[in-house]
Amino acid sequence: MPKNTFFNLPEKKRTRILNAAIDEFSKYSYEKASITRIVNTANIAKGSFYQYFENKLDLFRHIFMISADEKLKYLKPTLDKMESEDFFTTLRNLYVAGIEFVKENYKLSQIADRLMKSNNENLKNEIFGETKPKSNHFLKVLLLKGIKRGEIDSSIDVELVSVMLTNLSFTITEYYLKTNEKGIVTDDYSDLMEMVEKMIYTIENGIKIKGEDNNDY
Amino acid sequence: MPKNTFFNLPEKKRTRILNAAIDEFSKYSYEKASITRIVNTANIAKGSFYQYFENKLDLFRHIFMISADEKLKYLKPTLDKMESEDFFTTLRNLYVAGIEFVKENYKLSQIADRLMKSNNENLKNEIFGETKPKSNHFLKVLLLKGIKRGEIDSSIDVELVSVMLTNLSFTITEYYLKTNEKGIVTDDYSDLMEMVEKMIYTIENGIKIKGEDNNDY
Amino acid sequence: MPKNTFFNLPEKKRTRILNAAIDEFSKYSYEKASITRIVNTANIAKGSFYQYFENKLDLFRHIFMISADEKLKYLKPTLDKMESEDFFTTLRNLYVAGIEFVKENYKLSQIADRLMKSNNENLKNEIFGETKPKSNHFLKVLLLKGIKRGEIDSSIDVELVSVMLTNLSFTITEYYLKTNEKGIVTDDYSDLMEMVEKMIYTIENGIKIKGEDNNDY
Amino acid sequence: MPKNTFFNLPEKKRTRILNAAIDEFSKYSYEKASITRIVNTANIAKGSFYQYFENKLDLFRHIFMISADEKLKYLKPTLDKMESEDFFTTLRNLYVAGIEFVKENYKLSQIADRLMKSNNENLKNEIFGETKPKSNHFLKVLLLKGIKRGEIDSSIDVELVSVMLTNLSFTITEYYLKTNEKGIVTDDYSDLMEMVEKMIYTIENGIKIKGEDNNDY
DNA sequence: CATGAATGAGTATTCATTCAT
DNA sequence: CATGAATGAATACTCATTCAT
Repeated sequence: MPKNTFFNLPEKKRTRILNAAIDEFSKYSYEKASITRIVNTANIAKGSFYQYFENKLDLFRHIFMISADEKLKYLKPTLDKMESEDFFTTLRNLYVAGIEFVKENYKLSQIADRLMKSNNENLKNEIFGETKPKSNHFLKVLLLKGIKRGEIDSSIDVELVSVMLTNLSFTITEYYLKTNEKGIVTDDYSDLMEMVEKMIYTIENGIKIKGEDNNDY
Repeated sequence: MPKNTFFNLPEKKRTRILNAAIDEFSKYSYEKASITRIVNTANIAKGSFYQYFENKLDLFRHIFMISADEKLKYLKPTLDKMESEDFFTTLRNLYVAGIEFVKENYKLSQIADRLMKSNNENLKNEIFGETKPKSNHFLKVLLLKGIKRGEIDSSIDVELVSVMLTNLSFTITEYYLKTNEKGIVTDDYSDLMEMVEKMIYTIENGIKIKGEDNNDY
Repeated sequence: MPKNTFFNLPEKKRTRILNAAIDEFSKYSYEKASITRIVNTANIAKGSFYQYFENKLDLFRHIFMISADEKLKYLKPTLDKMESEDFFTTLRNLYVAGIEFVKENYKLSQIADRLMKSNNENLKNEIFGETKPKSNHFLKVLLLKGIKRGEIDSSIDVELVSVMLTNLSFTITEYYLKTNEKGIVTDDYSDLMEMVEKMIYTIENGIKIKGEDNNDY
Repeated sequence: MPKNTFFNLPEKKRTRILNAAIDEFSKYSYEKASITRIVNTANIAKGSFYQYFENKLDLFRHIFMISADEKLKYLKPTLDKMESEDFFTTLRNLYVAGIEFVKENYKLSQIADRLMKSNNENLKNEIFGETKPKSNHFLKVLLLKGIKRGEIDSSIDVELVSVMLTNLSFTITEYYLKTNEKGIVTDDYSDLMEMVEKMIYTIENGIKIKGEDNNDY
């Protein structure tokens, strides 16, 4: 946690520091990110930095939290309507919201993404702590609810499928970014919707051809 | 390519060096991996290292090749039988072989994994060259063949699904490792098989409940 | 250019660093000069050095400038009186001033000398930039002026003679140092003056015996 | 001195080694020259090198001697005719021969040149030993003889002028190379002769305008 | 609360020389 | 006489963190 000194700072300065840090951590991995570069960009003294934050990790944790909070804002509407909508609608909305978050907060999204992919297990444990498991847990609850409602095949392995769905969320986001690499934020969401639709369809129905005579296993 | 001096070394010493390097690159990213640590572990002189290898990259490339070669040994049988087996059998075998490789060569697998996730694009291009794109391409070909044979639903987005299947391969491997974290290599493959079975089932059939009255979209 | 941190240093420390660097660069070529030796002599931390200077070249450039500035101080009076004095007086004064500079700033003079003789063309271009060509050009202008005034034989090859005069400047300096090798700075300039006088005389009149019957070419 | 093992080598191999060394020392200063590069170029084992030569210095000394011997071959005819020709003819021929040596043995000449310019005084003393002073001594003898014969102004400082003449030899060689930088060896020596002529003329007559009313000093 | 100098262990790479076979 | 592996000190440069003012 940043020290009190940081929160006592005039907002302008605080923002300058945060932006510098977001910039740095979105460009470089935790290890490669440089405090020196951050203080230069933010135009503060080296010493000041260590009066605001315990150390590099302290700053990173804070930045990561900001990213998580921002993402939650995108997911919130979907989560709120969760009870009144069927599983696949919720899943579809979550995927769309996830992509929208990345589209509109590219740098912030990169930070979490980079950490997800990192092999620095110590760091991941340090940062995620409780967060990660919960993300899975939430999908498990959603799946169980879907089964109860008769929307989901009850024979699936809930644990495994929840992990699959989580990772497929990353997959579709990456895929979307790669196919729309220009990085231009358009208001035309038709292709985004179509892509999500296709993925959800696959998750719903699988990829095996359906026919009355196709009974295997 | 390592210099001749390296291949002329007594096998014991060569192995000591390779193990030290594999250890290092499985623990640290390319950038963070330390030649000093490697030569200390391998108990050779700093100067000797540079008699064996051009530089750090030369060593890494060599280690990566070893990893790739080793993995291929696991996939080979499946690839050879590809023509005579249906899509899902091939996919199942590929997933199983992938997990087995990781189980039995954890450190080696970590090296490739780490590189895959790395954001050092220069390094990735240096190492992969042609390899990377082909991996996706291979699954696309497999899918198209499955469609032709009437095994796969022809309405799927082949591009998207191939990406999904690739990433699900990583997902299941990670998942397996996490649920069997003790790292003990057992000869009992029943749980592994079961897990793969479940994932393949989900991919085949989707997770939506099947009933004659289930009209969607 | 050294960083601000360097100029903000207490003068004593700054001088200590400069002296250490001057010592090093007067003893060793740019390539062989060692930052480690410099920081040890100056008694500062390795890291501190890089807070003061961008890199080795940055330091060298600074040291070289100091040397050039110092030399200019010696030449200035002569250059200022150039218009009102005849060619040979100016030349004589330039040679004398050159020797005096070397006598009283041996180490500094060595640094420029060493660079002049260096075969590291990249470095020379980096450092000299515009300076070098001008040195020759200046003597050419001086010669042409001398010809116009009727002081210099108009049949000479101005280009060639200017190169000769430049190199003879180095020659006499070296010669003076070698004949007074004890390195003792005396206030008795009589021998210095005499030596310069002799050289100028030779340049003026040549070494052929003068007689009405000695017409060749 | 190279060890006997070196002189016992088959000529072909010995030449290969010498050429590799000449190449290296003509491209790099003594310090920067690399034994590793030499043995690679010569295609011999690292260890073999140290069976032929004591160390780097031993090799350099040998190469330097070869260069000196080769140069002497060019000067020999002039030296032989010394007695029967007047001072300026001898000087002219020496200068011309010096340039010709450089033109036709560029690499060898570079080696001596590089050493001359070097500030590594230890090395210079090591190598020159007796050689250097003699070169000056020879010119002094020549000058004295010229004075006796009535060719040279007896009022000159013989010591100083001999140093001047030595250095002017380097000056004109450099100047010639710079104005004919293409490095193409032509058989047309007219420009070379003209340049030497001009310099000798300057040395003979000086650069002061000659007139009956020009009384100085 | 601001400042910025000080620190020193860390990085990859080079090189002449030695030595055992 | 040939070989080539072994050596280790040396190089310039980086970086997170501390500390005194």
